[in-house]
Amino acid sequence: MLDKIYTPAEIEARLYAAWEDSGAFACRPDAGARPYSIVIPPPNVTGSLHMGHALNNTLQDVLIRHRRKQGCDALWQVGMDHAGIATQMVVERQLADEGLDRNALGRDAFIERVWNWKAESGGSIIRQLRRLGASADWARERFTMDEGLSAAVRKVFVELHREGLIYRDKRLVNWDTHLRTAISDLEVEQREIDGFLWYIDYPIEGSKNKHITVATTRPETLFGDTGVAVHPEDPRYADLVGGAAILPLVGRRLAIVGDTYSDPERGTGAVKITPAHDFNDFEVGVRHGLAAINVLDASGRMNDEVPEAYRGLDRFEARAKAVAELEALGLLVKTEPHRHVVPHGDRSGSVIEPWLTDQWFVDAETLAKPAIEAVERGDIVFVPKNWEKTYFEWMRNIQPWCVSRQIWWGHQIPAWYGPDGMVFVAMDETEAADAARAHYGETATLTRDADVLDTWFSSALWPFSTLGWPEETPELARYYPTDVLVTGFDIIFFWVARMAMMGLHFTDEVPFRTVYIHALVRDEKGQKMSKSKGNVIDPLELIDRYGADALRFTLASMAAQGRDIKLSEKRVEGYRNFATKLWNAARFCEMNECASTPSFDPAACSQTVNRWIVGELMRAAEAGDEALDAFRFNDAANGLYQFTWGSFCDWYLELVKPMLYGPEGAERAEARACAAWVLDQILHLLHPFMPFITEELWQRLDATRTEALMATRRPPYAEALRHEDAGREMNWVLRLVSEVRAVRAEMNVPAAARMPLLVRGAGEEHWTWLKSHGPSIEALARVASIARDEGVARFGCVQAVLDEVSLILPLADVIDLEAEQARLAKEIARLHDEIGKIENKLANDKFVSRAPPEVVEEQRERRGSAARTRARLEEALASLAG
RNA sequence: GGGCGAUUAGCUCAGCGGUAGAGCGUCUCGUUUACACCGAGAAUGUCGGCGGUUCGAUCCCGUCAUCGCCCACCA
Repeated sequence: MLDKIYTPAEIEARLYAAWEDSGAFACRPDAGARPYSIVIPPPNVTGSLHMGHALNNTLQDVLIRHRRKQGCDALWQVGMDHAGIATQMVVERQLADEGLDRNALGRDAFIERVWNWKAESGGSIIRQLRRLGASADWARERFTMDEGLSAAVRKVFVELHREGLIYRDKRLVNWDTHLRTAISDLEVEQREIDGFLWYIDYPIEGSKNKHITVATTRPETLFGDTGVAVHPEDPRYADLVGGAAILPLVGRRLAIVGDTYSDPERGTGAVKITPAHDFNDFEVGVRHGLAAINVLDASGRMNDEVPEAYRGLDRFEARAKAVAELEALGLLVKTEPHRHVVPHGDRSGSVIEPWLTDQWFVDAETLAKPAIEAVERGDIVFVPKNWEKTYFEWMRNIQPWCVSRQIWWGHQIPAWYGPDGMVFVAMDETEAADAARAHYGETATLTRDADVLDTWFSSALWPFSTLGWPEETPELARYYPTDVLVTGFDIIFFWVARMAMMGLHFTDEVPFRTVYIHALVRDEKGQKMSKSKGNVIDPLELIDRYGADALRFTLASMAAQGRDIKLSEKRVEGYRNFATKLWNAARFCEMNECASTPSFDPAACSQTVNRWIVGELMRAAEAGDEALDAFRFNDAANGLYQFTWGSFCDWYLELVKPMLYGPEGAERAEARACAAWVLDQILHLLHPFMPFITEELWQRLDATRTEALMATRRPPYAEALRHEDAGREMNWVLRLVSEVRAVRAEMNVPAAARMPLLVRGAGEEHWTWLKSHGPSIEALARVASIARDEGVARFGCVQAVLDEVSLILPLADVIDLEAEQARLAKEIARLHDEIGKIENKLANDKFVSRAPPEVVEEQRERRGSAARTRARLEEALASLAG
């Protein structure tokens, strides 16, 4: 016997372990079933489960379990990302606590330390995903720094280099002075900062007191100035173009050039040009042949290119000093408060410097072309489709991708330098040495490039590297391209676009056919949840409190929301209640011997109520499947919720109670079997959303079952289960019960009061229905009996109306006749208005001639129905008036 | 500056050319042998404003307003 309350904590761990032990999560390449595959967006090895993961993985698990139960050979490829910078930061912080740093440790020891950290405390998220019920194929778990995946990375690097799509170049990159590494454009976030705009006079060469005033937010970079630009058509400076200014504090000669980059409206219209420290200035410098002088070191301190007094100063100290000195010299014209955007590193949060270094770049523009075409052709489809626009915008304006990072944790770049700087890119050291010997004619001393690759470089290969590429494995042949990628819009550029590029380039196929983009889970104020903001809701706490199923159902039912999901705990509580409801429906079935289904043919059952619920179930199942096919998780979840709670619990179980409690016989037997069968189907249908409770009930309700629900294929539903006739009949009966209940409640008829239900105006069909559902109607509408009433008007009755039928409850001594009159009058007035509106519409020639005939017909039917109801109500009102 | 999205019941949000929906909350009634984490019923909306298209607009188009996000931008 089931308990009254479902207690998830006791059950979830046991079931999960049993599933995992039984091998139910594993793909079955030999099963002869259609393959269906999803690769997980690999969580960072440093990560712990947050609400975004919970949503992302719930949706994937719903799809995987759904397909598995449909009979597919489902592979959910799981694994983790080494998360270069993030992980290195974690371990460096630990070292700092011990008073160490990575340089003291040395590279090899440091990397070993990171591996140890990973073994001990990394990847807690993988355990937490199990708490959520994720049915991933854990035996196939991969890590981006696995041997196989690392080989894939090297292979891709070598090939792209051979094709000229990876190259080394000296150019300005985004430099993080805190982490002392280059980062990509995407890892830079622009923040609005209150700063200052300083106006500085640069004396004009060969003139005693003439000067040109430039405005800058970064006075400390003036040491790197090599020019001043003005707009070629700016009359204020026309006579200066071609001349030169003298750089204050330094005395260097600066060419004054005319360049349209200069905007006469901004600042003074004259802009100092610092090619080594500004992306725009770099371009101007190239156009006018200006030198690029780097004045900063890797930590953002002034280097030896600046006057001695400034050397070694932090850039911000240097800024203050320069301003003070300029002011003392009388060259600082004015200082304005100035709000402007300043680039910051997304990891370190420090101000990013454009810095001139040698880095490795991927020719993203070339790789992007096929990836753009794949989406244009529909080989990759975004759901929702509007994200394609975002994808196109970025891909069509894509910049070279800086992939080298000056950190230690990651894939070391497979490039070796000869004594003369010649570079040999190879799969390994031996291969590089061979190439060097061939080049130099003798064995050469090679030095490996110290840098590692951007973490996203290996993530870009994830859909095929995890399946064994570059080996031609059976898994790669069977599960690639994957069916769908489920992810958030925040990594469309970082990850989705790059997988599309790499996948197409190296496999000639798209890595996934569909990209389902879901919302981000935010806090109640709509802020992105983050540790630093301290607004994180821990999914594990919700699982502890309400169960994994309740959390999963909540997330699935909210998946339709636009770009934000504001998670409310009340909602989780509501779906916990749903789990309890399901549990108790099963408990009821168990108590009434509806638990197992020895023999029930849903196509051939005879009782209308049974045929009706079978048809309803089938429609719910179809709607659910369609919704999931279209990734409308919310519709699927809500539809099943409505069917389970509304149709099955509130109506069906109540309708069959008289039969279940009644005498032994064919009727009771069929009701038992049908209830059991429908409950069984509900467990199948809800399982992808609520795997734990459904599995537990499935196994508890029928001890003879040997296979787990998750591994049991859901039966297909034949057309013969539709039972449309039963639907028509039951809908009428249900409406009738509702009418009686409503009028009783409105008239404050005591729940315990039983009276005959007199029915007037029912045709033969309706009367047949009334007779055959008599006991159910009596129980649900709480009436003593049902009788025909075609006699004279009765006084003092409460009446409900169902189209042309009057439902009469003789209650003169119980109810307030005036209130009943008022109720009827109000209802009549409402119908009167409605009929008026419809008649206006029908009187409109244009409507009748231009609207589709079925719409016109529908309006006529509505008018007829409303008129019949109104006539009945008027009759009732008249009878009250006596 | 470019782009995207939102504005619907008290709250959180679905819907999207033809009777406005859900959950929560509110109110009324109810210890009916599955469930009070429940049951029955009720109330609440000029679907942001203004134009347009249409026989018909919450839905399509234009425009404005407010809010939010992404991209670009250290004069």
